Amino acid sequence: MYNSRVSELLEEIADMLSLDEKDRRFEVLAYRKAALTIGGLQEDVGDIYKRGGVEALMELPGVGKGIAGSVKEYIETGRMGKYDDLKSRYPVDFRTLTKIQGMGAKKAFRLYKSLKVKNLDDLKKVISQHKIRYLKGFGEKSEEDIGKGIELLESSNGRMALGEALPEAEGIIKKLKGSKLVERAVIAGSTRRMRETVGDLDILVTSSKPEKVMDFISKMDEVAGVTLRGQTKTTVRLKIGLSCDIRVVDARSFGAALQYFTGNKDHNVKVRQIAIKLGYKLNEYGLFDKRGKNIAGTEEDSIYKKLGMEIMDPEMREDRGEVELSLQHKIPRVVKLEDMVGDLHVHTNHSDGTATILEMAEAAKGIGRKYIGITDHSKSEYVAHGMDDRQFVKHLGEIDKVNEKLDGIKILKSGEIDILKDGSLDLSKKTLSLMDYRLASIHTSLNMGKDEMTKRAVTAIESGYVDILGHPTDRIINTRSPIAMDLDKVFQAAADNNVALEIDGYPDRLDLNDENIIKARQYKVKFSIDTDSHSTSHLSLMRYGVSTAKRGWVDPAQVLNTFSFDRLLKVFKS
DNA sequence: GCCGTTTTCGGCCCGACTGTTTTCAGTCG
Repeated sequence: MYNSRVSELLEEIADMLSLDEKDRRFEVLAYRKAALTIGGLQEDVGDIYKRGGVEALMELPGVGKGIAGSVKEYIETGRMGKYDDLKSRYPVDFRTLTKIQGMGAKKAFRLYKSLKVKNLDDLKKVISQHKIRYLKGFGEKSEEDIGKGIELLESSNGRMALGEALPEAEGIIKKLKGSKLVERAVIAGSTRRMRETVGDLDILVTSSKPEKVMDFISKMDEVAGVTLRGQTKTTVRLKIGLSCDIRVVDARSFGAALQYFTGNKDHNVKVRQIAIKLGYKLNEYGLFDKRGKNIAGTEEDSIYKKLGMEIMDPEMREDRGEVELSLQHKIPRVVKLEDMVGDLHVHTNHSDGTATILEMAEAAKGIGRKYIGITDHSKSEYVAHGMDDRQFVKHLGEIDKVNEKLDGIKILKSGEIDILKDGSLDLSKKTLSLMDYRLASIHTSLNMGKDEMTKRAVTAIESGYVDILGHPTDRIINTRSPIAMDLDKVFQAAADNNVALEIDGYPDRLDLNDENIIKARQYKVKFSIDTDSHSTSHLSLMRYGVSTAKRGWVDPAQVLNTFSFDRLLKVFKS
């Protein structure tokens, strides 16, 4: 899977170009846009190239002759000349350093010039020596902030965001299957449970040629090095910076191994205890009776069945009560990807998206959606080309025109309206009234105190002009902490005012997350599971939102965009 | 570097906020 690596290379090229004395901000923008598109692709950019060459690459929005050439070069040679050239001038690990909040390419490069900071380790050293505070343009506070940023970055414990790990795992699975060496190949572990971050990858395969499978894996393009190489298990370090275990299991044990390696640990402990009570033994090789006879193990569901349990989706296996309910055959119904009829958070090039209204609608139709809500930014989001009242009215009129041309999908008129510091909304009531529904989000002044922030959100919720609260906690996985807010008060207000809470499925956000969803469910609120798409390729990120909802045990009846278009419109009108 | 119902060149990404300042640079998104 090339997507995340190519996307990171392009992003870093943009960082380095931004250091040029010449004003190259449009080139920088072009690279960032291409990085965004490729990073969000479902299909591997390597496959796209192999299928259609440079021409196919140039079909991607934001990818032209130059970047397509660089991508081709990287796929064929493993190097990117443009990147290497820049890197020789700027030998700094921008990829890591710019993940620190408040640190961009320019600060990182200044630290290199004055203190020879090339990477995170160097940076930690000069922080502990208090060298930064004496630099021109920096001070005590910046030194402290950088220190805090590093702490946050490292508190991720080397866990990688699911949105990066899962496509990589799926790429490996695809290659394994394509090798014809394996019969079955699946992802297990926290990736299968769709946990928001992943510590390492677990892959299970069945094969009659385990040796050859191990050979194949060791030589895969994704692999940076082999950590451990055995008969049935190989551990490799992946180039994306994740460890990956691949186990070859016997076909008869496949289900047992899958159950065992999916976990989580607490869930498994309870399931094994149930086996023991029944006089059985459960391990990764199968379910065995008193005489040691294998009574289940080929398929995962046969094991749960023999134990008198109802099987549940992997996302629910976190020992949050599912084991007990499963014994009573009362596993609640949870939302599935097929339940998702529409998507209520979609950006276009009228603000910071990369595609037109029509392109987004047709792409959404192409993946089976029946409606989308166009939610472009309001004026406070200057960076995102947010629109003022006058521009918004015109924009809504254009949605009407596109709607007339469309068949098989409908567009709802909306906006992602900024919730200002005082809780007021960034557009006039008159403009807001022209929309079919309103999604409101907090984007600025994220470091407000808890009381003030809570009041801000509650004021917006109580305004009568909000239907959905967008990405409620504003966190970015591994990068930005959630805003300080009394979630109980916010959820209560949302419930009282019929405001739905968003489960933003964009993989960097997953906001609300599973734990907050569980909390919110107690208030009987409605949810909206969206993609927050900024490009056509993002529309299929819905599965991340749905899995997050599953982890929070959300019933499809609680989710607005499982409703038919007519029913949803009625809900919004009421 | 990309793009085109303003079409092959000339547009495209601008303001608030923060921490450093005394007039501003860098980040955010």
